[in-house]
Amino acid sequence: MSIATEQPLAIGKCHCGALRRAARRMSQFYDGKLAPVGLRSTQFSMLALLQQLEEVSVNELARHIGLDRTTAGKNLRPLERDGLIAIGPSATDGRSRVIALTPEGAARLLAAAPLWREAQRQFEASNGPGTVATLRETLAKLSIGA
Amino acid sequence: MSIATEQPLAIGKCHCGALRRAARRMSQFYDGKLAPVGLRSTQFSMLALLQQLEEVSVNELARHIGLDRTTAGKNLRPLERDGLIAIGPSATDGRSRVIALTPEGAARLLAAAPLWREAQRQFEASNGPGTVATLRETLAKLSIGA
DNA sequence: TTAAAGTAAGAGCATATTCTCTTATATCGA
DNA sequence: TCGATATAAGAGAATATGCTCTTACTTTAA
Repeated sequence: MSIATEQPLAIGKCHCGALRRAARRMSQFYDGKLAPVGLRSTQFSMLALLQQLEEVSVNELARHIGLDRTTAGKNLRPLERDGLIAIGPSATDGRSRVIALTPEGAARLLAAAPLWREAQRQFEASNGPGTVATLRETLAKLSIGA
Repeated sequence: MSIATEQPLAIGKCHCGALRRAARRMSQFYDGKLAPVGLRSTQFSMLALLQQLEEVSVNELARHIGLDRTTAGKNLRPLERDGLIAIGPSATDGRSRVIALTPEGAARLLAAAPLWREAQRQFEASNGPGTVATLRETLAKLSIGA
């Protein structure tokens, strides 16, 4: 009668696990490519975003990058410590703090750009345009915890 | 003449960033579902794997789950502290340590199973079988840093 | 204008992730 | 058997991630 046996937990079918696994491998690949300039993929993302947005608050940055607000704040710390970004008060809102790329940050980003492009190129070459396009489209349209 | 301007860094096109972002959202969704039983998605994965493999070394577990060896070792710590797994010496190899589910761990896993199934079900319902199948197939065949 | 509601962000806590260096044990060839 | 090589795993350091709680300011409604 034991219902307790249940169906075996097909953990290999876990969509979360599959996505996390892929993200880990991808991070290792990109981190390896960026290592010569001393940036992690997360840091590169933030610097690149700052280049585009010029000046943003922590909350805005977090939203753009799909990151928790507090995580974004913490991730900025090493970049500020290393002088790649500057964090100052907002002129219009006393609660907000404004993040901007420093010249050193812009230079670092410039140095990192070809390494990132090479990672992109290599990933695309390894998987073909079709697979890459499918990946991006599928990820983009995912509805998670609607 | 300034080549220095370069092409703008289309950070939105970063495959690594896209995958990480999706993985973060997915983790938050699954973690939320599992929260009532006090497990994170990573912990659930490891317990479920231990249920299937019965007894494994840290290295084996890491390989199975696609995780760095040292990460796996550290992730096991909270589970051992909470009595969900037992770590003992290997009978055949003095270097190796053997990980196994405790009765408490098995019970916790049993409690978590329906929550995980609900997360899977909801994700599948939100995205449709086609998209989910495409996602899994695409992730499975990805060649990263060949 | 003042009290209430809303928003920006830091602090503290805990887990997750990977790197390098180190130690202990196995194994294999000379 | 012993020395070289290989393997299992912990220690330490650093970043990444997200929670709750708290503080500081803003905005809004009475």
